[in-house]
Amino acid sequence: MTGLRERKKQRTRDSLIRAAHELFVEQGYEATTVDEIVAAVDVSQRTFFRYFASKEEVAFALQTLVSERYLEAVRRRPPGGSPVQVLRSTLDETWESIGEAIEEIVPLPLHMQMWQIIETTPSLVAVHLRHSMEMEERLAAEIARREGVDLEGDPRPRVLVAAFSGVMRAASRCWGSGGDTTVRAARQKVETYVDQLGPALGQDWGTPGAHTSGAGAHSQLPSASTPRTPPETAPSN
Amino acid sequence: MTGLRERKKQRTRDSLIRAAHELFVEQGYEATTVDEIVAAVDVSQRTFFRYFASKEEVAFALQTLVSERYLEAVRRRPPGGSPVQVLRSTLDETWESIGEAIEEIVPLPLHMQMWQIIETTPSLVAVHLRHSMEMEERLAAEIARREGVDLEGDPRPRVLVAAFSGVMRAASRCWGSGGDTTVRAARQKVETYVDQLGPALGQDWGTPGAHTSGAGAHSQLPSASTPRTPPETAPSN
DNA sequence: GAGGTTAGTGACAGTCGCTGACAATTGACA
DNA sequence: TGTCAATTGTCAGCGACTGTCACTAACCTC
Repeated sequence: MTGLRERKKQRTRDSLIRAAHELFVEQGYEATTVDEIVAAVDVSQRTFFRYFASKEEVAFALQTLVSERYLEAVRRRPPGGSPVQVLRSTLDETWESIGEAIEEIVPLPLHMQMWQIIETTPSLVAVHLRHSMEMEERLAAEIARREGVDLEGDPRPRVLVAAFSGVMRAASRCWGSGGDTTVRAARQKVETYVDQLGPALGQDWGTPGAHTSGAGAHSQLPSASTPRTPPETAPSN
Repeated sequence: MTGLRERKKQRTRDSLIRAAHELFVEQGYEATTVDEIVAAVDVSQRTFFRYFASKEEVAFALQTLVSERYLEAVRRRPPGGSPVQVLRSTLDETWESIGEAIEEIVPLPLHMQMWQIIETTPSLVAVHLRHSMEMEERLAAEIARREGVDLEGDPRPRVLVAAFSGVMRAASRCWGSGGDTTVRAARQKVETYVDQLGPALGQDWGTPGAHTSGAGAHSQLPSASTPRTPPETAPSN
């Protein structure tokens, strides 16, 4: 069904992604020039920039794929469950199938290494965060839709998604700086963090150093039903 | 106490910041070249890059000042109150004095316009988010210190700060896209949003469209003590 | 299957952000 | 006033990115 032209395009695109990933992982993002990438695939520099708007974009080709799939999965999810639960279960649900989609372009370990490169390259960190934010906006819109609330009048969709995404990022950052870079470890870390969201917002953490003085200043958040969750000594990196 | 040399440096730096801000606001960030900025101040391009590592950096000179002051204020805050309260009250406490510090370099309205430029320029959004993240890390460390918990073993400091910052960003984005660009409006928006953090994490938002089915999938967050907060029709932009 | 159409590519020139190296200038201090 | 050190200007160059135009190759039609 796809013409020769179409397939050829797909092939060059994938080749560029793969070559770029290998070079980035091997010698770093900044140290790799676009000329080197195109030399590896044997196309002109101009062609590269027809496929990717910037050198950054090729670095995020797979991350984009992941986000897109996750959002799709949230959209497809049948109604029911609290918003937080929806976000979280969809995570569980999609983890594997997304991995398979990536494997069709680059080996998973390479993708994981690229993830680390992103997390340790300031300019890429910046772009990554912007992508996350754009995703947040779309997620918030979806949550608002499925809960039947007004995205503009009611802050809760954006607030929830902002908090959730923030926690997710914190988790993956923590994972990235750790030793175990397997998919399994990443998954575990994210789950641990998300589950701490409730306890962390509690009034008092009930640990040495916390001065449980009386009423504080301004608005107090509603205290969680499990007010003092001991650290549980979450597996550090 | 400051020598002539020192004062001269400070003056060029401030001039560069001011000229850059004016040009950015006038014709956009991307459309403004570094050559134009240095022409306005009449220094060489090389000098510009000795003061600022990049064109982006001059755009964030004031944001950096703000962050630095806020963090300082948190550090100085006496013990007591829950972590969330500390973050929030410090906000109230510092708002004004920071405004005054900015006025010494550029007029406040110009700074506000620059803020809008940042929020609407993709590459600047990216950098801004990275700065926020770096600030998160420092804030988390500070919270961990004052609560006497271990930043590595206990996820709560990072989780709390991540959630808090995420909400702050959502608020200021919302403010930036609205009509009222005064400092007062910004402050109000941030406060509204922060106060919604608790309710948004509740089990069920209790509004049409929310299907209050039984037990959902995985971990359930502790339900907030005010489980269903009606939207309150927060003032939209 | 020849011939026209269109999409995709390569080559080239040019802009802009940014850096290294070295020379010129200027404030600091004896 | 002369010496030293900090700041600045000049110039040459790299790398990311873009516009333009000619060229090739897949597609479509007759």
